Amino acid sequence: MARIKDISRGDILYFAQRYIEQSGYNGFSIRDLSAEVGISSASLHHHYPAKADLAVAVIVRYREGMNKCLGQIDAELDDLSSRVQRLSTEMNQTLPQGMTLVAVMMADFNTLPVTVQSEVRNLTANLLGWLTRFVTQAKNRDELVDAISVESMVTGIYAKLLGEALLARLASANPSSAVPTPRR
Amino acid sequence: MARIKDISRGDILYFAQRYIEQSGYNGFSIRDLSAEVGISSASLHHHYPAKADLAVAVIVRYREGMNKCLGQIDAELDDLSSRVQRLSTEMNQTLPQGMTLVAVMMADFNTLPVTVQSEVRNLTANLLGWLTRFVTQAKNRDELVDAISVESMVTGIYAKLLGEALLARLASANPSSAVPTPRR
DNA sequence: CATTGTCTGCCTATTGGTTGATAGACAAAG
DNA sequence: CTTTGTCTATCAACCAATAGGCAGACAATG
Repeated sequence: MARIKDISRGDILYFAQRYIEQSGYNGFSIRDLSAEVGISSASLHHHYPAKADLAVAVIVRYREGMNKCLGQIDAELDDLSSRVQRLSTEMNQTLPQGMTLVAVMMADFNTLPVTVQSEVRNLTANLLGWLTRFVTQAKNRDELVDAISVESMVTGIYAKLLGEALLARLASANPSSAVPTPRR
Repeated sequence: MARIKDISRGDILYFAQRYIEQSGYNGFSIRDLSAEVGISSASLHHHYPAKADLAVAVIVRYREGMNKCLGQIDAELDDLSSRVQRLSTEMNQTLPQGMTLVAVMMADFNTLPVTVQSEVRNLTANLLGWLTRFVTQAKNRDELVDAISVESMVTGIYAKLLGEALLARLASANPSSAVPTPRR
C-alpha cells in the first residue's frame, strides 16, 4: 500500500457501476469517473489498465452479487409465485440499481469491446439459466397452468424485468446530478 | 437543388436511425454516419446543424410511422387479444427494427440533449397512451379477467416489448458489419 | 531497498462543429 | 439563346475540446 488516500478497487467499481448505469459505456469518460472517485485518470489506469477492464470487473462483481442473491431465494423459497415476487423485489433492492446495468449494457452491446461483450453474455446466460431451472421445476409440479413453453415464459419474465428498468429512467425526471451522489 | 448527388434528408435519416439502433446515440460519430451516407461531415451538418437535430428528426419520423401503424390496427381490429398479437407482429415487421430505437434511446436517456430527451418522452407517452386506451376498452367489455390494474398491465406490455428488443441483440451474434448494410 | 499508489504532463486520435469557397440548378432579364 | 443573380448541396481544411492511454517522477509503506 501507499499514500494516505489508498482508494480501494471496490470504491472505483462502485462509482464505475453508477456511471455505466447512468450514462452507458460510451456515455462517460475515464476522466469523468476518476474525478468522481477523487483520483487522477492515471491512477485509475493503474488499477484498471483499460476502460474495458473496468467494465468487465463491474459486471463480474455484479454477477457474483446477483448469484448470492439468487442462491438465497433458492434456499429460502420453494414455490413459483413467491419466487417470482421475491425476485422482483430483491432485484430492485439488494442489487444496487436492479436490472439497469444489464439493460444498459445490452443496449450498448454492439459497441462494446469483445471482452465486455462476452461478460454481458455470461451474465445474461447466468440469469436465464436460473430462471429456466425454477420455471421448469414449477412446471413439473403443475404449478403452471398456461400452455406456453418454458422458454417463452423465461424470456418473457426476463424481458419484462429489463423493460421495467428502462421505463424507470423516464419516470424519474432526475433533473440534477449526472451521477446520483455517492454514499459515505 | 444542386449537384448530381443530392442526397435526400430521408436517406440521411435512414442511415442515422440504423446507426442509433446499432450503436446508441453516443456510439457513433457524425463522421461515421456521413461516410456511410456518402457525403462529408460538413454536408451533413448543412442538413442537420447539430447531432441532436438529427436524432430529433429520426424520432419524429419514427413516431409518425408508428402512429400510422397503430391507427391501422385500431381501424381493422376490435378485440384485445388480436390487437395485442397484431401489435407485436406489426411492431417487429412494419417498423424497421421494432422497438429497438426506443429501447436504445431510453438506455442513453440521461446523456441525451434535452431536445432529444423530450422527443423520447413524447414517443413513449404516445405509445403508452394508445395502449392505455385499448386496454381500458377491453376491460370495460370484461375481456380482461385478471385483477391487475390497467396501468400495470399497460406498463407490463410495454416493458416486455422493450426487453425483447434488448434480448434480440444478444441473440443475433451479429459478428460483422457495424451498420447492417443499406438498401437499394 | 522494493513495492505500490499516486501524481503531473504529455501523446495521438477522434469528437461535434465552423469556415469559406465551389459548382450546379433555375428563373428572370436582355 | 445568353447572360446574370440567387439558391442550395457539396467540399476540404480547420478548430477547440475531449477521448483513452502512457511515461516518468515522487512519496509512503513495508
